[in-house]
Amino acid sequence: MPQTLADVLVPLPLDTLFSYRVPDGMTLVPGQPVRVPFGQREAVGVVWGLRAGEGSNLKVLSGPIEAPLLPDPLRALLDFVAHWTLAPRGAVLPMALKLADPDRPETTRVGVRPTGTLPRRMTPARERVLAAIADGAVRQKRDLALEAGVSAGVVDGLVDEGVLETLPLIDPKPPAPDPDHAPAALSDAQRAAACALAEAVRETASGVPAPVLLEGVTGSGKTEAYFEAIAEALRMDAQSLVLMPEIALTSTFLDRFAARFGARPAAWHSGVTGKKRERLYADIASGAAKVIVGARSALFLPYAKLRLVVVDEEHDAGYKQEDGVHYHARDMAVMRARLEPAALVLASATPSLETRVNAERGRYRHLRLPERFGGRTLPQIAAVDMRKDGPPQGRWIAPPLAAAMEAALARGEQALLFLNRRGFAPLTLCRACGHRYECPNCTAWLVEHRFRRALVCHHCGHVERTPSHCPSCGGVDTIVPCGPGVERIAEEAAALFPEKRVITLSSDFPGGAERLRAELDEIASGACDIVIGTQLVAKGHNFPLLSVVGVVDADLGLTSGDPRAAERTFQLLQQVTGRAGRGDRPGRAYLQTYQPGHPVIAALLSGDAERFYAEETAQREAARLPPFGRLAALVVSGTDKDATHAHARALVRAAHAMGVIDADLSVLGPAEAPIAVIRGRHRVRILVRAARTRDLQGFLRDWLAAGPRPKGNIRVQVDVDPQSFL
DNA sequence: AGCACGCCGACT
DNA sequence: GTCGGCGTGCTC
Repeated sequence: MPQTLADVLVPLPLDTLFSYRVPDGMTLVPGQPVRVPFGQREAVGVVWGLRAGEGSNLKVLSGPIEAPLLPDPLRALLDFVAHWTLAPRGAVLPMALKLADPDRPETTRVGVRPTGTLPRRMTPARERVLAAIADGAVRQKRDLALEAGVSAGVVDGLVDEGVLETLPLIDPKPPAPDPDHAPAALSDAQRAAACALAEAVRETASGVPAPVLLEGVTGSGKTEAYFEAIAEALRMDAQSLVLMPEIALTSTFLDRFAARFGARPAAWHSGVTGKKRERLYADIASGAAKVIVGARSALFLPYAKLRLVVVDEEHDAGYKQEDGVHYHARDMAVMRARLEPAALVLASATPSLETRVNAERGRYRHLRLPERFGGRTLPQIAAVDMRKDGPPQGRWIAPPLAAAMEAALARGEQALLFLNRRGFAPLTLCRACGHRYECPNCTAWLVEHRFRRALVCHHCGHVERTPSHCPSCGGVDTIVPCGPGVERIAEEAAALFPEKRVITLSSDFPGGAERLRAELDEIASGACDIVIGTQLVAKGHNFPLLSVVGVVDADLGLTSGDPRAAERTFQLLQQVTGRAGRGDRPGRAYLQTYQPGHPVIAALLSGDAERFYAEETAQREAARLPPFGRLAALVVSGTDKDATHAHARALVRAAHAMGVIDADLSVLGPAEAPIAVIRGRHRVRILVRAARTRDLQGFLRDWLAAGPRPKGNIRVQVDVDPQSFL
C-alpha cells in the first residue's frame, strides 16, 4: 500500500536526504521545517521533497515545526550553493534555517499608561513622570523612566498606587518605507539610471531581467539611483534586499534611506540577535519587512516576494566567505535573483574585473554615472617618490605629504593617513642577538601592539605581553620594531603635529563596532584632525572636512603573488583617495611609492582606469585566469607535517591518474602555503585551473571520490573561486 | 555534528 | 577484573 514519504534535509555536514513515512492525516509541503527521529535522538530538518512510496522500513516523521517555510527559490539556491562550492547540502542548510531558541523564555514586555487618578503624594520625580505620559500614550516602563529622568522605582510606585496601569506591550510594526515620501532631485544621468533600474524591477513580473552593473565614482549618486528601484519594488508591494560588505558600520546609509523613504530599512547582520532577529526573520518570511539591508548572510533568508537585490560595493573582497562554506555572496546573489526572479544591481565605483567583463560581453547591462553629483571634483592624486623625497630613516611620512597635511590642518581641514597594516610594527626583533618574535602556533611574526603592550599573532589570536627581556639572549630593553603599522604612523603624526588631535582606526578598535561607528560620526563632525586607518576607513564613510589623504605605502599589496593583487590595490587606493574632498572643498591625495611607474600607480595618477582595466583584462585572458578561466584551491592541513605533505602528493597523483588533465584542466602543486602553519596545522595548497568550458565541480567531485581518504586529523578544504591565496 | 561501538591503559 | 581514552562509522 503506497504511503506519503518525505525526503528531509538535516542541518549536518551530510549530502544525503533522509526518507521518512508521513503519518496518516498529516499534511506537509516542501520547505516545511520538521522534527524527525535521527539515530538515537531527534533532529530538526526541512522537507526537501514529498513522494508516494512503500515505507514500512522507514522511521516515522515526528511532525512539523511552527516556523516559516523555506520557499522554492531559496531551496533551489541552497542546492546550487552546495553544488557550486562542493559543500554537503546539509552544511548549507543552517545558513537559511534560523529556528527560535526553545531554551529562551518568551519575554512579554510591560507597558504603562495613566488611569487619570492622581497620586496621594506628589514629588518632583512623580511630576516629571506624569508630565512625560500626559499624552496618554502607552510606553514601556523602562522608556518612560528614561524619558522622565527618574529611576524605574518611581514608575513602579505610581503603578502600585493605581496612578498608572500596566498592560502587555505589543510591539507596533515598524513603519513601512514610503516610495513617495521624499523623492530626491536627480541629475539627468541619475534619472536615466533610476528609470532603467525601475524598469528592470517591473520586468520581474514577466521574466528574468538582465543583471545591471551600476558604475559611478564615489559621490556620483549610485545610492540615490538604486533607491528609485527600491521605490518601484515598494509600489509593487515587493521586497528589496541591499547587500553591504560592512553592515555594522553603515549608519549613514540608514539615515539617507530614512530621509528618502520616511522609515529605516530592516537591518540583518550578526549583531542582530535574540527576539529581534526572530521577529525580523518572521517578517521577512511573511513579506511584512519590505526593505532589508544586510551582510552576505541576508542572502539566505526566506523572502516572501523578493523583486530586487542590490549588491553595493560589489568588488569588495568581504563578500567572499572564507570559513565554513566558502561562497561568494555576489555570485550567489546573481543566482538568487535569477531564481526568484528579482532584478539584480551590482553597484561600485571600481567594479571587479569579473563584473566588468560580464558587462562588456553583454551578459550584464552597464549603466554609468559619470561625475560627482553637485559638480564636485575628484581629488588630484600625486605620487611621492620615496627614492628621492622619502623621509629620514625610521620615519614614514615624507616631507611633501607632511607639508600638504600642514597646509590642510592650518585651514581647519582634516587629513587621513592610510596604511593597511594593524599594530605598531609588523616585525619585532632583538637588537642585541637578532631574535625575531614568532608565533608559537603559526609561521608568522608577532605584531607589536604598543597601545595594548602586547605581541599579537594576526592569524591565530595568540597574544603575549611585550617582554622587557629578550627570551633568547636576556638583553634588557633591546626590542626594535621593524617597519610601520598604523600605531607607529599615529605616533609619528602626533610628533609632527603635536597640537593636533590624532585618532587611529582599525578592526581591533577597542569597544568594537558599536564604538567605532560612534567614533566615525564624531570624526565626520570634526572631532579630530588627523585620522590614521587601515582599509576600514576606505569604505563608504563621508568625512566632509577631509581634504588630504596620504597613502603611507602604496606598494603594499602589489607583491603578494595573488592574481588579483593589482586589481585589489587599484580598487582600494581609488577608494581611499576618493575620501578626500567630499564636502565643498577640493581634495588632494598623495601616494608614497618606490615604483611610481608601476601600472597600478600610473593608472591612479592619470585617472585612466579604463586603460588599466584593459591591460589587466588582457593579462588575465592571456594567463587564462579568472574570469577567463576558473580556479579552485585545495588546502590540505594536518598537525603532522610529513603526513600532510604525503596526502597532498597522493591527491595530485590521483588527479593525474584520472587521465583528464590537459591544457584546459591543470593541477598545480602541491606547494607549501605562504603561511605554512596556522594554529599548529601544517598547510599545503593545490591549485586547479580549468577552462570555462570544463565542468570544474564535476572534476573536483570525481577527484575527491577517487583520491585517498584523509586519515587522522588531515583535512582537505575545497575553495572554488578562491579570493585569498594564503 | 552527536552518539554509538570498539579495543588498549590505570584504578577501586 | 572494570572505567574510560578517543579513533571510526552511521544516522532514513
